Amino acid sequence: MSDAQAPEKRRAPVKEGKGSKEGEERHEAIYRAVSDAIVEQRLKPGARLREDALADVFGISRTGIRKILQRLALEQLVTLTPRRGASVTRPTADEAKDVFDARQLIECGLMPDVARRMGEKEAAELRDMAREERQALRSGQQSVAIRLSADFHVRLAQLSGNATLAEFVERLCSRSSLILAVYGHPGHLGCESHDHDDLIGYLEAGNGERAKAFMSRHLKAIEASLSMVEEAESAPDLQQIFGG
Amino acid sequence: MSDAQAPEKRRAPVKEGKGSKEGEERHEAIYRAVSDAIVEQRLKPGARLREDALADVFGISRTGIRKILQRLALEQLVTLTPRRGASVTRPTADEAKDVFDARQLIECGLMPDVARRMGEKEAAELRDMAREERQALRSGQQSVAIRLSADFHVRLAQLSGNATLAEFVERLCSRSSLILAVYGHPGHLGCESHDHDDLIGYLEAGNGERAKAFMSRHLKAIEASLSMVEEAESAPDLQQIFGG
DNA sequence: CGGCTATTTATTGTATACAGTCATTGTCTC
DNA sequence: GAGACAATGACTGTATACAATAAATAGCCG
Repeated sequence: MSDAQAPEKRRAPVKEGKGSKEGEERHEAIYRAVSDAIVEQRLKPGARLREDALADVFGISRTGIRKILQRLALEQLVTLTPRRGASVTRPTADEAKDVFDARQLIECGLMPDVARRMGEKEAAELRDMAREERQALRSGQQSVAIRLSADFHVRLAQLSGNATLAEFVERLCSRSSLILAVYGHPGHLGCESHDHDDLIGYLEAGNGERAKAFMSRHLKAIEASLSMVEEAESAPDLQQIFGG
Repeated sequence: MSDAQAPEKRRAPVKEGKGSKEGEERHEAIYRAVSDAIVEQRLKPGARLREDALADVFGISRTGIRKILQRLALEQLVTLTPRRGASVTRPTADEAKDVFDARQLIECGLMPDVARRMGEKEAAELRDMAREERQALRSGQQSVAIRLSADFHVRLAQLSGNATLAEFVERLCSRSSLILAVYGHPGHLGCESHDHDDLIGYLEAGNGERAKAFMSRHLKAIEASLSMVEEAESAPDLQQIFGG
């Protein structure tokens, strides 16, 4: 090769085979990892998410982390304050009310459409999800159960055939998980364990109105199970820790 | 100045006084500029948005542009294909149906709440917006009128007091503007010019149910005014331009 | 002359370096 | 001893440089 006149020039810093083709999926995986960690309360509301730390953990640079953080911010799972960085969103009581009101309007309104499109295969899939949720609850993994419950509601909304509304429901459910994590009672999950099974029954029978009414009560029950007391702010945990 | 030993070295790239403190507002302004350009059809569906070009136009680096593009992508105003870059979203007929179904559900469901919270000041503000919209329409600026109509619907939703649902309506209205730009008839704006005034009347009278029914008809009328024929794809505009 | 392949070019994806700002801590003064 | 101010450190905001890839074009072979 006659162009080998600059042997000192460092070669391509290709780390491994994964140049950047799989970067898309990797980013998606990291996004989901962080999202799940937030929803399952392994990252508690108020927790700071430093870019360097995340970049270090996941082995990519800050650029990719920022992208993910911005997406999470737009979904309101993390709060992005101008020069302070990112932190897990701590939902306020007002926001909680808005979210559950929105779920009332959208999810209930979707039930007739879902009932119309419900078939055997869909019902079976939903029953599987409901069973998995019960199982998680029985084995004491409440945080996991909260996420699985959200997954159930999202899948339901997707069955309506309206992708736009399903996406809205997805975001509302993520935020609901956060709200449950903050305002829910430790021992008591909002969703009664067989509520979802009953709902599937109504839907499978094609009874949209019945399902709508049931969903309304279901959501009201979850909201009613919350204790709307503001918990400690970000810092003064010390008071509580040392007993004053 | 004893440190003038390296006159060739380019100084700190501080362009002007605006180091980075006003960067927030600048980004927001650029975001709105692009968003408005899309909604007002100055950037037509399918148009490619190259990062370099945008960075050059707005005088910031690609980093900031990417951030804005990602935000627009999450709002589904631009489509981001993996290695092809960003382009203005070309809504499909299915998406259009989803969007208008979603508006039916959400905006109609919001009317009772809006009627309950409607006061004189709010009604006056809305009337001003409606008048401005009529004015734009009369002066032939149809694209501007579409955007103003969207603003009206968004403001209405904000008056419901539910910030979450108002944000959803905002996104739906942006997408609706895009849909109108693609599928609407050139001479005929979906919204009848005094529809909005009539609606304000019902709301001011506290008649939420009447307003709800009217909004439903209003949205149906807009949707019905669309001609759901797929236009030319992204490239073959040439066919149309040169008359085949 | 048409279709296929190789090269080139244009554009995005990613990392890194640098500068600015906020918070915290340490010190000095009242 | 307490409060204010200054210095230091940590973290984010932004730009730029480099590598990879897909599109476009030119060349070649059939």
